[in-house]
Amino acid sequence: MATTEPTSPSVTLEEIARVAGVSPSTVSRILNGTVRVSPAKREAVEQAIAQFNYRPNVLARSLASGKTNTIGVLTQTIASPFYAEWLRGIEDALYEPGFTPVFVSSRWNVTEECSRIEQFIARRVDGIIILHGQLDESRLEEFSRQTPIVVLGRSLEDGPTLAGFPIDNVQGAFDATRHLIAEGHRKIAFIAGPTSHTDALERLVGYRMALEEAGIGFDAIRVEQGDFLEAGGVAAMERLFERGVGFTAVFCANDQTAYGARLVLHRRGLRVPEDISIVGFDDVPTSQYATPPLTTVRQPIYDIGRQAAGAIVRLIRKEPVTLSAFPLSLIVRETTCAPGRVEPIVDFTS
Amino acid sequence: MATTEPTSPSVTLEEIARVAGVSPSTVSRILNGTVRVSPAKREAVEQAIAQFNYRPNVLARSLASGKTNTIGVLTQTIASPFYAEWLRGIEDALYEPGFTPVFVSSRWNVTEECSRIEQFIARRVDGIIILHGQLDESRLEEFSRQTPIVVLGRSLEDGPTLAGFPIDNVQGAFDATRHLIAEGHRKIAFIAGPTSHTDALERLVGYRMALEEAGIGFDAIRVEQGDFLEAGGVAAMERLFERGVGFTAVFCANDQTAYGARLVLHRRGLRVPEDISIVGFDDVPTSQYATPPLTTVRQPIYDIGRQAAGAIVRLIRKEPVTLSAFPLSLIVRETTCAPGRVEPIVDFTS
DNA sequence: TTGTACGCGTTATCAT
DNA sequence: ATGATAACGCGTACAA
Repeated sequence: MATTEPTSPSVTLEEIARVAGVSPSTVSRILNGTVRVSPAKREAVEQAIAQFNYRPNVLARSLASGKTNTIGVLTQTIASPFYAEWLRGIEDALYEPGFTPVFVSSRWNVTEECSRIEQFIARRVDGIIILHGQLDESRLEEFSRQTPIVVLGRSLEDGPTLAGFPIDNVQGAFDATRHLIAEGHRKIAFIAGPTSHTDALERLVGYRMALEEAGIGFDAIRVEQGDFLEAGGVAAMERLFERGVGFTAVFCANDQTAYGARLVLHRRGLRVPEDISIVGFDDVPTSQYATPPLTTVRQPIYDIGRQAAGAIVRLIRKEPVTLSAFPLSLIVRETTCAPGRVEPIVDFTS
Repeated sequence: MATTEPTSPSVTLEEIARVAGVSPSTVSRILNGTVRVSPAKREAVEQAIAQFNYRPNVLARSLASGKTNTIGVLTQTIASPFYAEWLRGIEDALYEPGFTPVFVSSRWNVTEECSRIEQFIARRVDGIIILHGQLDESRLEEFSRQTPIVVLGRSLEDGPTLAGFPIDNVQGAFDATRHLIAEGHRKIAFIAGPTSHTDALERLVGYRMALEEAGIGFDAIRVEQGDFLEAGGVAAMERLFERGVGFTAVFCANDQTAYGARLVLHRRGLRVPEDISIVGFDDVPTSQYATPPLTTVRQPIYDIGRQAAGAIVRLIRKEPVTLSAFPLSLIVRETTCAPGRVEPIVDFTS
């Protein structure tokens, strides 16, 4: 009957074959649908499989076939609203083609990044997706000879097994700053990201470009260093105030930084946006629920993740990858408005 | 010399043995440090390994040894500030013993949860960690006969290969509500979590207990349904207002719900905490940076994750697991204070 | 200490 | 259509 046996530890394909009275090859064929088998045998095999609750050993299968159906995904950290969205997109998109992602964090450490990739290769993953990453291009190129690699957030000289998906940080930062300028702001501070991070640097460039385009001129005194985290936003904002430099708006290198900055404003009794406008970058899922909802540069993070998944699959199948640009868009919510009537801060600079 | 060869696609242990002029088993022994080998041969082998940049095939190794050094981790979703902290703790703690976690989301779907676990078993993971999960205990017990399982956030009848780590939601919710009462609040609303979720139910119980202990009495009219997400918090809060029921404080089933609720308050021109106090649950990393910083019940999420990792490792090694309780603690920050002088909302109920 | 031979659970290449 | 048989890359008793 359909009485499932007490799930024995590990039934093998061979045993199933024996029970069903066929050869192992036939069972394998039925499992993989390689060629047609007679209905009778198929019936017998399927029944045996059900009876013993048999599950093929993925390891053995991979060893024999040379494919693991596994994609190594290297992220800086898994506990970040930003990276998590990428991972979610990747996981979802990888599901249909039957690939399993293996997420690993390198914790912002280049050495670990390198060793993790070697581990991926030792695991014989079919492909690797790297989120940002700090490895130089030559090493990436080298690794990509062992297994296809897709890098998100970087522009790379693409090859048959290597593809980079850049993100237009400059444009995004430019748009954000321009929005502030259009609202009437002239003194716009900027809280930057870590200097080791390309994205951070590019966003600084965009900020600067917008300023110069408007004839305002860039002034390093209004720029402070953050770390892409809330804590860095807090510290940077404090320093901005201590410095006594005047500003009516702050553009933050990412949303988390903006949250930190916003808290300092609150502590100092400054209203957002009435007293100070604030703009973030990324549009992390929670940003629309911040109080007030954050004006920010939206990256279609989830969709970028999906595209990356699609790209690595195509790379594996040796199909050409068409890397479409990801449009960034400014989402104007409620943390920006025209500068207040009263200059809230003593201004030493004018 | 030390000229690393062009990283040939896949050098095997056998080739290394041949080059070094020893037998495959010797190479294997050196790799695993099983027994001592003569310095001369070791030298030759290590050089060959370096020269060919050889990395053992993890698959073959697992197939032969019967161990994958892999832990399947099943989460509801990877993109949640709460679950992400758990995952981070797990990953960090698993690193030292040399295990690799494989994170998979079941997307709140019981069917998928089940199939994912079967996939884990097919992959021959050495153990499984389930974050919450909705599977009934009998199925868990059944699965745990194939591979050790640790379940976070549930109380289970522990066996030699099954351990559940409950979280004292009742106590936490009780403390939170009590804090509000101690501040002088009498009309305390509650935004619940999904009814399918045990945690959510238990937090409701704690809320109710505190109310009754204080002689206030529970009134279902002040309870609204959320979904543990910001959107649910928004909707629930709106309904609370539409209902026209008076309250001076809101206890939310988790932090994300609190953020949603807080936004509605802001939209209605109500100040937090002057007009309405608000308390969350979880103490997600960002909560200390919310504006204002959220008063909430702190779960040591990251550490719980670490403990879970330790537990599964011990289960695998057939060592006894000592499941210590996780102390929840109320973190009073800045969203709670004594009720305002003026009752802000029309109250139909008094 | 070192080498040989077999097994791990499948897939794949042959014949039949 | 089906069944032997040989890989796949490594660990490990067993023997030497």
